Amino acid sequence: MITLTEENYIKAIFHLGKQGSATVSTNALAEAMHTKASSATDMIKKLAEKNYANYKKYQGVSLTAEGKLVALNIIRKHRLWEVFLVDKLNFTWDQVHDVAEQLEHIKSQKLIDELDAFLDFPTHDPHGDPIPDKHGKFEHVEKTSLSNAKEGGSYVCVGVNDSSVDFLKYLDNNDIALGTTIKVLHKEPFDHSIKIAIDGRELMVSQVVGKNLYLKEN
Amino acid sequence: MITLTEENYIKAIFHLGKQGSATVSTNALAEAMHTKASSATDMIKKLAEKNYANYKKYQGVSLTAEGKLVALNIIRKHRLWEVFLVDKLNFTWDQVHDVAEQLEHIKSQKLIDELDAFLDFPTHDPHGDPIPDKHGKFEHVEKTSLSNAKEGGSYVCVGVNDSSVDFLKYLDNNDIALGTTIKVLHKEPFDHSIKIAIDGRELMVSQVVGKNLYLKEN
DNA sequence: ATTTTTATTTAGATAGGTCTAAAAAATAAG
DNA sequence: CTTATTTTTTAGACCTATCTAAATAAAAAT
Repeated sequence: MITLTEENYIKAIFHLGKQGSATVSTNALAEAMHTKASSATDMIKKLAEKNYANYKKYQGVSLTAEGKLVALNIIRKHRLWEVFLVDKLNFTWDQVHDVAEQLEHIKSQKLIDELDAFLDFPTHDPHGDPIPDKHGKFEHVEKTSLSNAKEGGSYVCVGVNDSSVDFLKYLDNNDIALGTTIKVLHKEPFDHSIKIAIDGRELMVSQVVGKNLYLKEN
Repeated sequence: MITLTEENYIKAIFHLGKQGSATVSTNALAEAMHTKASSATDMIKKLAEKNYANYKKYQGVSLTAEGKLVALNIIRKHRLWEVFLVDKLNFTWDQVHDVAEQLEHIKSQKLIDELDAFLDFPTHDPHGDPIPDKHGKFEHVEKTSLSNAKEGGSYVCVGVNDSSVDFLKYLDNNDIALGTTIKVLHKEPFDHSIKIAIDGRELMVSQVVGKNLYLKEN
């Protein structure tokens, strides 16, 4: 039996190390879990014990194939529930995260299969992140952050890095949503702020925004 | 903060004592929770401490007004999720219980309000049990068990006492569902079995079935 | 009214997840 | 290449929810 806490640690390792393959430091994991390094160490040992994680003392942690499957399954559930909340229950994209964090731990294969069908097999969640299929496979989008986008280029918004309420509200307030076309007018070398155009309207955004907004070429 | 386990104990007290008002014995509670009397005692103390339960040593336990509200809220969520599972996700009435037991603990007022609206404000769950409203109020149906029904009387099935998979499958196999009209042809004094008629078809049912099937007069 | 039985409570132990404080290893600095 | 700093691990403790075994109270029986 896998506990709720174990699932959350596995998910955190998956997100910190790219797809769980890269090795994650104890401190980084502890910080992500809002806990202390000693607690993280204990849990890492347990996950290694149960064969969800690879671990050598002082060497950080990564996920085993089995651990990755667990992570992908949780992510699949999380993102499907997010789609449900937004499409069917009138949640906005900044309201879904906390609830989905709870719903993702519900255990029932039939539930998630039926939910998937009920939502018409969505491929992306409300933040533009891809939804893994039953086998943990999902399309990888060739996305770049706005900060890495080319001056003069034309892009489409495909996702966000930061899903915090504050950031998502900021985007809403500035009419930036998934699918919005964004032109990169000027990248300021001094403070790394960026001037962009949305539907012809010009907007100045900070480096922080640039790093948290994902685009694909248009 | 109320824990998952506390919620489950409160729910059990509510169901064992009629609406939580009647006093429930430690042993009965322990049995319902599939645990031992000593564990039940510990939890009862904690619930009393937190003002969810009334408790005097050796005198059993009942719910306070606050405890009852908690119970009704959980029941409301449980039953709304059951409706969702059956109406939207193709679950049958014998498949919903375990999943609803998990879903009932999700914390989000908006979620439950929106779900209620999405389901078009249902008043009863798939087993015929009434769904409390936001304030814990719900219609009380004047129901009797088949065992207590009058010989020669005509009734409508309005609910079940036992929601186990076995019993619900038995009902399905014999074409008994919510709303099915049932005539009581003969009550056998010897073994308390009952001969009934469903759509003109005759059926012999045992005392156990009689006690677990709820009817209202027609 | 005493004894026996049953129900309930207490005491002490265990497991999961957390913490603080201290020890050990790895890394950085001089 | 030592010393200082940071990171990680260990040791010991706490809290929740559980258990077993023993003690106590209540109920039933003689």
